[in-house]
Amino acid sequence: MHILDDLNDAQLQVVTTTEGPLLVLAGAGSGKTRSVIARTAYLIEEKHITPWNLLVVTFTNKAARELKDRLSASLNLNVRSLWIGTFHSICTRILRKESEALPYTSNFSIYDDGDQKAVINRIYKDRSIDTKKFPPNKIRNIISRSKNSLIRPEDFFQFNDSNFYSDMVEDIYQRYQSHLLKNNAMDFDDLLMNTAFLLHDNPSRLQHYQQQFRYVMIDEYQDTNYAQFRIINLIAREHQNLCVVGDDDQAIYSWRGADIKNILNFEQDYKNVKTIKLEQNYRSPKVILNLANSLIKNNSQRHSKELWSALKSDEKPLLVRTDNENGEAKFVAKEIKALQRKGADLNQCVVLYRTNAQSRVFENAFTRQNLRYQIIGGVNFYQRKEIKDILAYLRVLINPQDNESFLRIINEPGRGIGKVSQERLIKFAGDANLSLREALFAVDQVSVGTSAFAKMQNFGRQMQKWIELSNEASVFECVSQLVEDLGVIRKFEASDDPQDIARAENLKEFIAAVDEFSESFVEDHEEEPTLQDYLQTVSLQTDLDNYDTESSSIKLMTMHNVKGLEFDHVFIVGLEDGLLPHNRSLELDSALEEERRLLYVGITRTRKTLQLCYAASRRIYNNVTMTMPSRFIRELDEECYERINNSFYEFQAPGGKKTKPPVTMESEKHFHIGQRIRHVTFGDGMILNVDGKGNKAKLTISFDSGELKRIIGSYVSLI
DNA sequence: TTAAGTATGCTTTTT
DNA sequence: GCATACTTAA
Repeated sequence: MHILDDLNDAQLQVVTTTEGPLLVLAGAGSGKTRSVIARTAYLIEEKHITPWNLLVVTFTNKAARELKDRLSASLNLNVRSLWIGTFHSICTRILRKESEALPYTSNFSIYDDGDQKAVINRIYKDRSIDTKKFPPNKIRNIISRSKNSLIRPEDFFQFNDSNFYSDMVEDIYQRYQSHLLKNNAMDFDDLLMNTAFLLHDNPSRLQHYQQQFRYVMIDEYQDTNYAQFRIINLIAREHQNLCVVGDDDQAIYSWRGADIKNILNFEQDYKNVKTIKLEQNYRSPKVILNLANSLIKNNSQRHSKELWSALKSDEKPLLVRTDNENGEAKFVAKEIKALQRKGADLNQCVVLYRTNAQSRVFENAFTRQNLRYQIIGGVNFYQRKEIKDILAYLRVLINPQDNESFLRIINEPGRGIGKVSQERLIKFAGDANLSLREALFAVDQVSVGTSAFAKMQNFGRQMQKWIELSNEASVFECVSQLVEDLGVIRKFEASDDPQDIARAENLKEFIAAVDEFSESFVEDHEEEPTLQDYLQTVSLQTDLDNYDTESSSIKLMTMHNVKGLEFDHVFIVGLEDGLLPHNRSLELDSALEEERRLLYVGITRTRKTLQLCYAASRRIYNNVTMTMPSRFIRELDEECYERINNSFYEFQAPGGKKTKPPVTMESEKHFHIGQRIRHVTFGDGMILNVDGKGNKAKLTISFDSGELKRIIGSYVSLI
């Protein structure tokens, strides 16, 4: 049968061992994804299991999407009935369905980081808590970890001693949680925690899902946390048909509560576990795998396994030293240019770094070299202010209780309802026990004053219109009408600030994305999506999920984000002590081991060539710091790589001529028509018109890319 | 009430 | 080196 074609013995076993607990230790590049797809297909085709009886949990939405696409293509089945998704999306689906058993209603909002911070800030203000003594981020972290360990506010002191500090944490946690409940909102961690408690506390609901999910498969099991472990443990307890796939050498999410013991102890957690190891790597050449092995063998906590490859390669990985981060970026740009000349697709080149902040110099270098690139991660598209504002409007439309979102939009764009008036409305709402949206319609002149009242009436009328729109019109119509009514695109386009121009572009892209979403939703589900369907998808979406595999551009991302992907040409940069391993991981051995695994993940993405880079100095914050090469470099087998010293690279033009780096004094900036200039994102161009003087001049520029932009002098440099 | 100007703190990593 | 949060002037 075609599903089983081209599988090796171990993979075949994974596919056909359908009954009972199964642990698959799948090394990097060992055909894990193929096996999971084949196994799912096998269960449906050969074992005649209804798709509805399967539960497949992936690590990213993108992986879920791919799995669905491949299955629906090869098996011709209805994707709607498949329960394939991330823990978060599957939990959301369950929670919306089971809202009757919960204190939330099914239209609950999902709060991200920013919303969390806003709620915490409000609590700090209300209670005048000292942010120095109780750093909000630390508290947020404790709350998150508690939730991932299924410790509710009321359970807090069962696991923590009572003292000055923890008393405060408990108090904030308590308030935070009731604040969210009042807003009918859950944060990411709630999605998991509430699902775990729902199943635990409701035998009939548990039984329902136990019966439904007769076969359960979990990918990237090494990165599951306790809440996730419990959810699966409860569901699979009855039938025991649980297959977990993972690689302890690729566990990189302990800081998010993931517990590597979940995979290390699987054989103790379940009875009669069958274990299969996938040790043949089909991705990387021998020499790269040997390099990776020489690194990872320095870790103490791991399942023993030996990953091997039959692929040969003449090219050894390179270890490259440069003077500083700019030299590093230039070197990578030059190398990629060379690869491009040899016919390589930019799409198959990836730059991997430890922290998102490292991407900037590469952006500059690639722009100068006219290389297309795409950054994955960092600031998520949906986290940008202009987009989040629109999303907040949508949330208020479907969840009237969502005060957090309401406060975000009440004066955005400005409608003259300032802080004072907002406080009055909040007071009014509190006294009348209404949500802010309800209060907007009920408020009277006496409570907020004449002028604010008129403005609120106005806003209320608009709001009423949008509410009706959201009930009647399609998601696309609703969103585009809303954006039109707010007039934000026009506002941004009229601005001189290039950032505002970018915002207008983002909003247009956003509306196009809504359209795209609706189309593919109709394809999958044979019905129009609701606004709620849309918001749910968007809140759980990451940058990785909508990254463009088609467009020919270099990809830049963190080593965390690259998990599960592969590229022909891999550049790992910033291999310095303090960056990789990161400063904050130097103390603890277990943290250090995780950093090592992170590098291991990076190396094992390689299909053809690998280059490891470090810089002798690096600008951190605002000053230049001397760096030490990463301690991990010493662990690499010297037989497996070649060293290159690329010092002074940046002063050396391709022909060997010495050139001076261009220096422009700010005071020298006198712009004139016809002058050549350079812009960080748009590249080089020529000035067509000058309005004003020096840095404040408004320039009309024709860029070499063909784009015509109006830009302020301070954003461009002379060349 | 808002806009412009100033201070600060931030950097691991993400669903 | 940037974005956000806060302060000040109009």
